[in-house]
Formats: sequence, structure tokens, C-alpha cells
Amino acid sequence: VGWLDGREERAWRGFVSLQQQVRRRIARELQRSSGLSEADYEVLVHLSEAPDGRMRPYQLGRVTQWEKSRLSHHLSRMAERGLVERQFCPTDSRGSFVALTQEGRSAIGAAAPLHVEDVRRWFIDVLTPEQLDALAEISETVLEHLAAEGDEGACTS
Amino acid sequence: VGWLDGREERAWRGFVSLQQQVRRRIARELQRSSGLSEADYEVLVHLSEAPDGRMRPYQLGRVTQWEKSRLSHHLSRMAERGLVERQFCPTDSRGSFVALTQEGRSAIGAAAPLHVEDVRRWFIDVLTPEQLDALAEISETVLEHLAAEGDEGACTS
DNA sequence: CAAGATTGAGTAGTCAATCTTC
DNA sequence: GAAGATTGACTACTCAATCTTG
Repeated sequence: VGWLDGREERAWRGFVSLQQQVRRRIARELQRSSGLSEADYEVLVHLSEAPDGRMRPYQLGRVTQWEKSRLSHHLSRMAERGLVERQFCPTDSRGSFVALTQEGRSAIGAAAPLHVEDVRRWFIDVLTPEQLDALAEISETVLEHLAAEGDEGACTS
Repeated sequence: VGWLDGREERAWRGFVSLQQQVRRRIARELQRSSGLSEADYEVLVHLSEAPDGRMRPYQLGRVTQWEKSRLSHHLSRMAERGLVERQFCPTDSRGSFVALTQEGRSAIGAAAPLHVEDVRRWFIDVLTPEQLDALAEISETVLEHLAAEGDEGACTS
């Protein structure tokens, strides 16, 4: 339909398929082996890397790049499941903290090695070191341009 | 949390971010400029490339890799919006056809050049030809392994 | 009124059950 | 009974509106 030449089309379609298939496969395995969704995993990883296993929701929003409301809904569901808990923030009463529970800590501890194993199996280990470097550079290049253009868009006034 | 070395982590995290950001940006533009979601666009492209602008749902399911029920729900919504229509299949009464309407044809015709423009702007044009080739190869390699392992998984018995 | 955060309504996707025809 | 397809209930995400404190 649209016009990309052969090389361009091959790269773009390849990227789109790659992304869909890899995510699907890895998400399915994560769910099966650990009962966690990609979203759960991401939240738990960030919390487990934070001091005291807790963060302010707005910080979590920044690192995950999620909408505020998505984050809030998701944290509520995770709290119901006992993976995280909400805490008061003494220095700013508007805000709160989200903290890993003991159960959340166990969950991420158990899930992480299995997940890394899958990432290796279906992604890392089938590529050469040169390909890994190339992919990293490609990613960084595109992401820089996206970030730059995103800022421009805002100042048309 | 998990254990990947520096190079591996850089490649994997880069890929994950790349994928999220690029899809988000391009999907947003598509919605804004043409009123279509990624899913709408995908269906319309496949139909527009098919003979007579129509396909059997199970064929659409194969090319999109969607679940049957997702496809069915989505086609119902698109039919309500007038983008596609359902038709009877004379040779197999179990099944049906999904066909592009005039409106659907206009929609994809208008959307495609704008969409390709965006893909170029944020993806193709910021990479070198060598990078495009490298990405295509990476994609094909990983996809082959996924396809191969997927088949193995089924025969543990 | 900005910032931090939550809520509710509407839309999209998933899973299991169902229906019809081969 | 299996293939082609749809439906309904449930879960997840988005958008706009809201609430509270700084």
C-alpha cells in the first residue's frame, strides 16, 4: 500500500513482527511460570531496585512511561493481590508511596531468573555480540530522535 | 535484578524501549491523522491487498496472528463503523467473507501515505542502510527460532 | 491554580463456551 | 467430531473529570 523500498520494508515489517512475537512469547511464559503480567513484572522490578523497595507513584510513572490513571488502576489491582502496598508520605501529604510487600519481594525474586532465562533463550542467545551492539545502537538512535521531536511538537504556539 | 551482562542488557532494554516508544508514537499519529487504530490499519491493509478486497476471517487471523475472538470482535466494531462488511461464502456455509467497503477503501487510501510518512520520519530515515539490513537480519533470525521452538513445545508427550 | 494522585465510563482484548456446517 | 466463526463475561487501558494539598 504505502511506499517503502525493499530494504526499508524488510526492516520495518521485520521489526514489527519481531516485537509482537517476542513480547507475546515472553509474556506468556512469564504468566505461566510466575503468574505475573509484563506490567506486574515491570512495576516489581522498579520497586525492587529502589531504596527500601518503595517509590512515589509519579516516579514510577516516569520510569514506566505509563499514564497516571493506568498506573493507579494497576497499583490498585496489585495491592489487592498483596504484591504492593500503599503508604503515606510524611513530607508531602498530597502524595503517597507504593512499597513492595514481602509477597511482592518473593514474587519478583522467583520470577526474575526464569524471565531472564527466557529472554536469553529466545533473544540474546540467538544473536551474535555484534548484532546485540548493532541493535542497541539502532535503539538509542531512534529513541533520541523521538525524544527530540516530541519536544518540538509542544511549542507550535 | 536478573543477570544479563552489560552488552546484553543494553540490547534488551534498548529493544524493549524502542518498541514501546515507536509503536506509541506512530499509533498516536495514525489515530490523530486518520482516525484509525493500529488494529484497524492492519486489517484494512490486508484486505486492500487481497483479491476483490475481501478475505475469509480465518485467513485474516493467520496473517494478523490474532485470536479468533479478538478478530471477530474487532471486525464487528469495524463493520459498525462502516469500514468493512460481512458477506456470505457460497462454497462453505460455515464461513463468511469480510470485505472492504467503499468507505474502508477511502480510509486506507488516505491513511497509508501519512502513515508511511511517519514510519520514515521516526524510524527509517534516522537509520543507515546498513542498520536497516542488520535489523532485518536480527528480526529474521529471532523469528525463525521462535517459530522452531514453538513447534517443539507441543510434542513433549 | 499546579502538582500528585484517584475514580468512572467507555473501549479493547482474552478465555471459555457455544453454534453451525462439513 | 473438527473447522469456521461468534458471543459473553472478565480483565486491562484510555480519557476526562475530580479531589486534595502546596
